[in-house]
Amino acid sequence: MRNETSKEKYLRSGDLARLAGLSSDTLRNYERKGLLARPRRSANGYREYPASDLERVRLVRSALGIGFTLDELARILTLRDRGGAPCHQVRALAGTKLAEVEAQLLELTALRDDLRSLLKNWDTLLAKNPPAERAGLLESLAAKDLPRRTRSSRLAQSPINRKKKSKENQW
Amino acid sequence: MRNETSKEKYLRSGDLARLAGLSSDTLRNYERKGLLARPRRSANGYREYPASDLERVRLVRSALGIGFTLDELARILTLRDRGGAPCHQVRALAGTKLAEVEAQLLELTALRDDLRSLLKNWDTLLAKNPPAERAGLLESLAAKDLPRRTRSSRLAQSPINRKKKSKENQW
DNA sequence: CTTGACCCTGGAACGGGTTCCAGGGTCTAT
DNA sequence: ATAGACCCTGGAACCCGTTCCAGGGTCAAG
Repeated sequence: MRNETSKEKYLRSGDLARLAGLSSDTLRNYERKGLLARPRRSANGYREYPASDLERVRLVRSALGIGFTLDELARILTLRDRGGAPCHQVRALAGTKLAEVEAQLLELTALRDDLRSLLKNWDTLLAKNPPAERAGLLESLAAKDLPRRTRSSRLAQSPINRKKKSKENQW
Repeated sequence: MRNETSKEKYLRSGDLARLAGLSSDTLRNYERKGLLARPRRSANGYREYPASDLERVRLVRSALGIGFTLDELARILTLRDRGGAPCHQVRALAGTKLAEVEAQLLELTALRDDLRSLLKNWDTLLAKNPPAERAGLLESLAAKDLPRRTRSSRLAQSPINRKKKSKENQW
C-alpha cells in the first residue's frame, strides 16, 4: 500500500501522466526542458509531484495546443515562476499564433478547394476511361505553380499510442 | 560560352533549379528518392536534364503542395514511368489528402476561434490591470482539455532562403 | 524467491523535406 | 595563373515534440 502520510498529496510520474493523459516520458521531457519544476524525490528516488502540478501540466498542454512552443513556454513559465509578469509577451506571442493560424487557414482552404475540383475532374476522367488505362491525373496537376505551404502549425501528435512498429505498405 | 550543339536542349542542375524555383540540393534529393530519373551526364560529369524535366519537377512540386509525400510520389511516378496506370491509387491518395485537409480545417478553425476569444479576454484583462502586474493570462488557458491537433499537413517550408544561422532570441 | 508493475537515467530515434558540409573538380573571363 | 561561378559526392544537421532504448533499481503480492 502506498505511503499515505501527509494525506496522499503526492503523485508519482505514472499517476500524473495518467491524470494528464500523457506518458511519463513526456513528463520527464517537460522537466528536462524546464517546463515543469524538478519535483522532490521520495527516499527511493521516485518523483513526487504535488497535486498542483496537474494544473501545471494541463496549462502546458493547452498552451501547446494553442501553438506555443516548448521553448517559448519554458521561457515564459520560468520567468513567471520567478515572480515576473510575462503577460505582455504572452499576449504578443498568442497574437502571432493567431496570425499564423489564420494564414494557415487561408492556405488550407485554398488547398481544399484545389483538391475538390481536382477530384471532381479526375472522377469524370476515370469514369470515361477504361480502367488500367492511364487517364493523366497527375498531368492535370502540373499547372498550379506551387503555392507552397508553410509548416508552422506546431500542433503536436497524439500521445499514448506507443507500440506500433509494423511496416506494411502495399497499397 | 556554353556548348550549344543539339540546340541548347539540356539544362544543368542550377538552371533547372532556377527555373523550377528550388535549390539544386533539392533536385539531387528528388533524384535520390527516385522522383526524378537520373539524368545523363556530360563529359565532365555534370548533370544534363532534358527540358521536359522542368515539367516533371513542376508536377512534383504541385503534388507535394497538395499533400503527397515524397515516398508516395516516388512509388507512383516510378510505377507510371514503367508504363503502369496508377490512376486509381492516385485518386485514392488524393481523396485521403482531402479528408485530412478537411479535418485539419476543422481543428484550425476551432483553434482560431479559441485564440480569438482568448485574446479578447486577455486584452480586457490587461486593460484594467497595471502593467508589470500579472494578469493571469496563462491561468485562463488551463481549462481547454487538450484538443490536440495532428500534424499531418505536409505542406513543406519555403525553399531558397538558405543562409540564416543567427541565433538571436530575446523577445 | 519470483513475478510483475512501477520507477530511474541520459542519449538516441522518429518523421519528412530541405539544407548544409567538406573536400574536390571544371570552366570562363580577366 | 587566378578569381569566381558552377558542378560533383554522400552523409549529416535541422526542426520539435514525443517516443524508445538499455541497463538498472524498488516494492508489493503470491
